[in-house]
Formats: sequence, structure tokens, C-alpha cells
Amino acid sequence: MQRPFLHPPIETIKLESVLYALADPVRLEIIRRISAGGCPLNCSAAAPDNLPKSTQSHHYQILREAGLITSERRGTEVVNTLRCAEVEKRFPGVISAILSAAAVARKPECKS
Amino acid sequence: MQRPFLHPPIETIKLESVLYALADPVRLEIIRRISAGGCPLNCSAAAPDNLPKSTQSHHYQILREAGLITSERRGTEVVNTLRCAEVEKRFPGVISAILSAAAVARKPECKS
DNA sequence: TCCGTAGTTCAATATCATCGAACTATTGAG
DNA sequence: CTCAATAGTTCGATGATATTGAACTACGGA
Repeated sequence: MQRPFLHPPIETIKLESVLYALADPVRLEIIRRISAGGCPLNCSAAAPDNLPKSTQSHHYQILREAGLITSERRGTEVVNTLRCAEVEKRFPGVISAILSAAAVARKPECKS
Repeated sequence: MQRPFLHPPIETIKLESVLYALADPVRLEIIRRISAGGCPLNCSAAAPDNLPKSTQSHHYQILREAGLITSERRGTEVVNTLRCAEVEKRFPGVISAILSAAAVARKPECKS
């Protein structure tokens, strides 16, 4: 067993950390993909292709520590889930507005 | 005359840059203060006390380049104004949600 | 003209991000 | 059980960015 992932209690997460996590194009894209798919995604699926795995790991760690995702080991892979509802309750409107803006910024339409 | 400040056209500003600018505690506080006051503020007034001026300058530059404020020289001081309306039009809900969250995060109630 | 105020620029150091290489854990095949 | 493949993690080095003191610029007032 590897050392388990740590997920901060929702009431301890900081707005600055959430914004910081989402300020990176790669991380914003990860969150956007998980959100668009509507279901948990493993690390490789959510991250852009051709991105080194060590860099991916780093980004997932930051998203986790910011309180935006939970990560769970499922056999050989790690499944990541948005903590949307919790975050939305703590910082109302923040995530939803950012996700809408990110969706528009990408394409006129996306089957999402 | 010093070299004038550059303000990006609103349609060119990037969501990531906006989030990045607001992800820093100092910059978030600056924006919060200008917003709370409801009127333009000079650099020293909006930034936390005891922060070196060179650091302040740096933060204002980032806020400007992100498209969040306009800066204008008025005699010896620089007056900073939020571009809230424009930003809100470009990324609906983003700034307002973040400002609300920041206000709550600071104090139970703030006259804002 | 000289001084004080407000802010900028520069250069040095400290902090953080990226990525290849080596490693760990788990699953499935033989 | 052993071997190999898959999915991620950890480590170390390098490059980028933040912070800050010191020197500088610009303006307004005595």
C-alpha cells in the first residue's frame, strides 16, 4: 500500500489556493474535463496528452491540496472526482462561474 | 513624463491570468479594498501596510496586465480603478463570486 | 531651487515549476 | 509464483518567477 492521499476538510480550504490551483492552464483543463465528463477520471485521461507523468502528478497534488478533487486508488490507477458541491457551498458561485467561463473560452460549443 | 501604463483590451484578457492575479493574498486584498471602498485608490492606500513599494509595484503590474485594474497617474500618485464591469461582461459571475467569497472569508460582515 | 512624497527599475537571492530517470504498487498472463 | 506491463510517485537538477533593498524618476509645494 502506498501512502494514502490527503484531502483537506472543506472548511479549511482557502480561496487563494483554489484560485491558484485553477490559474494554471493544465489544471484548469483537468478540472474542465472531469466536470464535462460528469464522472470520475483517472489521471492520464484528465490531463493533456504528452504531458510528462511527473508533471501530472504535481498538478494533481496541487488540485487535491486546494480541495478541488478527491483522489482514490483503484487498482493500478487513480480516480479523481470533483468536490464541486462542497466547494460550491463554501465559495458559492466561484467554481461554477469559472467553469462556465472556461467552457466559453475554449469553444463556441462543446458537447460537455 | 514616465512611460504610460498599458491596459490590455478586455477581449484579450485570459481567464487564467485573471485567476492567477487573484490567487495571491496581497493582490486579492488590493482588489477587495478597491471594491469595498467603491472608488479608485492610490497604490499605497490599497496595498497592505509594511509591504515594500517595489513589491507593491510588481503586484499592480500583474493586476493591470491581467486586465483587472486601470492605473492612471495623478500628479505624484497613481490611482487604480477596478475594471469590474468589463471583466464581469467577459467572464460573467467570476469576479463577483470571488469578491463575495473574499468578503465572507475575511469577516462575518463587512459594510462593503 | 530644494525637499518630500509616490512610485518605478534594477540586481540579487529565494522560492517554485518542469521534466527525465529511477522507483513502487497492482494487475494479468503464462 | 514469476514475469512483464501499466499507472503513478519520488527525486534531483535546471529553469522560471517572486521578493526585496537600493538607486532612481517625476511631480508638487515651500
